[in-house]
Amino acid sequence: MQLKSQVEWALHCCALLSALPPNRYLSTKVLAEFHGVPKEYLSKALQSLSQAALVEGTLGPSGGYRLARAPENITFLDIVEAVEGRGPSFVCNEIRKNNPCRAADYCEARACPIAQVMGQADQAWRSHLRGVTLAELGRRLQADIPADLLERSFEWLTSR
Amino acid sequence: MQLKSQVEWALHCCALLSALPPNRYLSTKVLAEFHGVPKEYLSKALQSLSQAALVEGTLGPSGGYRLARAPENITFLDIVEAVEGRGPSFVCNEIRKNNPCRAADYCEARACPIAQVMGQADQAWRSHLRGVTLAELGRRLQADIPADLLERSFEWLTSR
DNA sequence: GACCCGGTACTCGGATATAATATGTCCGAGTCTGTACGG
DNA sequence: CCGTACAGACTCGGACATATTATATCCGAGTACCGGGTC
Repeated sequence: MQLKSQVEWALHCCALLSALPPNRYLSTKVLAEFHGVPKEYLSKALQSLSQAALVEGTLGPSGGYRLARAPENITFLDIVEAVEGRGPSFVCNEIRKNNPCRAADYCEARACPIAQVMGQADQAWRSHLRGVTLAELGRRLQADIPADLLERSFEWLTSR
Repeated sequence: MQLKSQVEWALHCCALLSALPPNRYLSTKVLAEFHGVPKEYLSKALQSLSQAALVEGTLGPSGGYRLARAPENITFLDIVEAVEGRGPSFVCNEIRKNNPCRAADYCEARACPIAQVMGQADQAWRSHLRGVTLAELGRRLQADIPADLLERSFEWLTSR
């Protein structure tokens, strides 16, 4: 079990978009070159974000993507679920129903205890992701990256 | 991202094995028929458990598997990691190193903040799984399943 | 000089191939059990 | 009657196909910019 690399790309792209001046777009091409990933494939991740209404795209020259909401209102979970899907990591196939001793018309009152535990673990994972917004990520990045590198990077990004 | 169905099977099989009398084995064949899953493929999951030293197998007639440790000392995490692998769900490919503005010899002091958040979420997931043992699962199952069905099931299992 | 219009180049979006992984199947090496035989 | 040797059947363990998913790529529809032409 492993998250797609698109998730990583989407998170990095959103981090950049969240620090962008208003009414400014970044194109797939620029984002792909900046991160050193295939442009065509990265576009699929951005499409997923677009369909989830996390970013919005514009056509034509100087077009691209920008955030559709304020960075305070976008969480890691939003991005991960947009790219990876909203389904739970553990799906219960109800194999307990195949128990040959069970009556055919027996109806389970509660969810399978195993599925319950796995589901709670899944919720713990999601809760953590829901607790970190893009705004918070921006603060951490600013504390982590040297100011001059940050400045040069945005210079590089916005000059194309 | 989705856990393999083998994880579910392994958990159900371990639940049964944990309620077994000492020095009693259950064969792949019986476990597969009980759960209604392909015998040959289930055996792969049990092999993983065996390699992780969670269960131990015996050959010949009346052979099969039994737990290698007490149910109190086996957690959900042990089983999930044995089948699914110990690797984290999010792998950081360090795409920040591809930043064209970065000096080539620049050395990152800390882990990428994005990877940190994802890693902490992963740890939250693992912590929850580590907190539930097979013994605890056994108690919940006993509370969830009617006593007569439980008894008939073990009758069915041990009579083969 | 200001406005309008059309061409062009650039954008996103979805449809299409390839690689990796999960799923499912098969067969061989080894061992326990049950039986037949001999003492 | 008891111990022993043996044949058989059953077990696990790993090697081999197939289906599904992730990865990577391509091409078409649509739109904003830019230049020229007109009023």
